[in-house]
Amino acid sequence: MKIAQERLLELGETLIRTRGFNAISYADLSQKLQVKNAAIHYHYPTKEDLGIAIIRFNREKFAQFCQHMIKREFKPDEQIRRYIRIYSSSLQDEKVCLVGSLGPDFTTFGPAMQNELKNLTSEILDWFTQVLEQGRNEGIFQFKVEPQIQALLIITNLTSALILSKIMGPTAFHQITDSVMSSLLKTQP
Amino acid sequence: MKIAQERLLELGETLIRTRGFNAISYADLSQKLQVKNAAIHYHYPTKEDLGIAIIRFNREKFAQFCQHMIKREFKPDEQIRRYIRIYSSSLQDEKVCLVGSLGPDFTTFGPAMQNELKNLTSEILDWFTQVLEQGRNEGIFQFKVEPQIQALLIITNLTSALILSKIMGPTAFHQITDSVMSSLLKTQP
DNA sequence: TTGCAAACTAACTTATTAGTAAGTAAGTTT
DNA sequence: AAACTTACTTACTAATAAGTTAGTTTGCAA
Repeated sequence: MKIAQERLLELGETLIRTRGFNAISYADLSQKLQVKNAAIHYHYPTKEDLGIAIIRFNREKFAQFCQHMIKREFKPDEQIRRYIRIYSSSLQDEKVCLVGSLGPDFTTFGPAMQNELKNLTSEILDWFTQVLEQGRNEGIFQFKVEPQIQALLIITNLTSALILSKIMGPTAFHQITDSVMSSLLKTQP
Repeated sequence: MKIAQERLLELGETLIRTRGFNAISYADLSQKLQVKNAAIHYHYPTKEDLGIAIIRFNREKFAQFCQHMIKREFKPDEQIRRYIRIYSSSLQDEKVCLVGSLGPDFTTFGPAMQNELKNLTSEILDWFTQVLEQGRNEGIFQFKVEPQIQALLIITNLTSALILSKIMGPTAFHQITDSVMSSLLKTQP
């Protein structure tokens, strides 16, 4: 039986996002995939190799999301709403985002994996910055700081909203996202 | 040689905040304290016992901070500034806050440790909410949502600012805190 | 000074970890 | 059909993890 690469990477991502990179093992993965641990080592010799592949997998999914937003020509507010929906869909299974899960353990990773995580993070920030800027130019969004700063503020809200929700329950998440969206859109009196 | 409890808990907190709970071991702690691992097991039989003690230690330090704020009768804006200073002092050694470090691994903890983390989190949120409310009543702060929501927004900014800074460098942190403070204080045109 | 408990050390156990080496079955190429 | 490759399994290793047990030191009170 060939391992379905996508199933492996998706499972790995899920485990990382629910329990953390340093709390998962080859045994966890191989058991759930009904293969031996050596089968995973065959594809990803070291745990770092696996970590890198999972981050890259996530980057590709994000790139696809961005492409989809362009193809469908969604307006900035709809793009943000759909991005937030990705986060809220993780609430149920108590997943945090990959950046929120791997960030605190950053110093335990090797340079290659650190770099992969840096790339993911800056891609998200760049995309968010660009959507905010476009939205303000189109008169849909309002905010007083530079788009790059506003992107930082909202991304940190979202990342931590998932973390906080693991501890305190999902109410916090919705309170945060609702007020983020409405303050972005609200028209000045 | 008696283990200095405070040194042990402080070291444990530092290790958790730099590498994560699931990436530290009794060996890490005992080596740095120049004792055998059994000496730590004597005080904290299980790793969960140790984790609980470290969170409680952090709660006590936070309670002392709050008491200090009351005694010195600092104004709300000065209280927030001093609270943010606690965070920025962690930037150098690439520490995140305890909530940001333990939150993503929440599901790997037992109920007692989960509960201790819940208590720490709600104490921080409650204090922040109260300071924001007081500051707005005194005409020092401005914000449009309820104080409890505004507390969520700022706490998530701070928590994630440290996580992001581990990945992308400390610039992000200062951009976030500067704009948080100025938007809290800025007077409406 | 003796007695005793608190706070260790020495020396383990058991389980789990990432990682490896040798072998094999099923395709694929030549 | 022989040679080779891919994708595994079987069976292991060495290291490290948390945790234990039995004995030893230390500080202090009676």
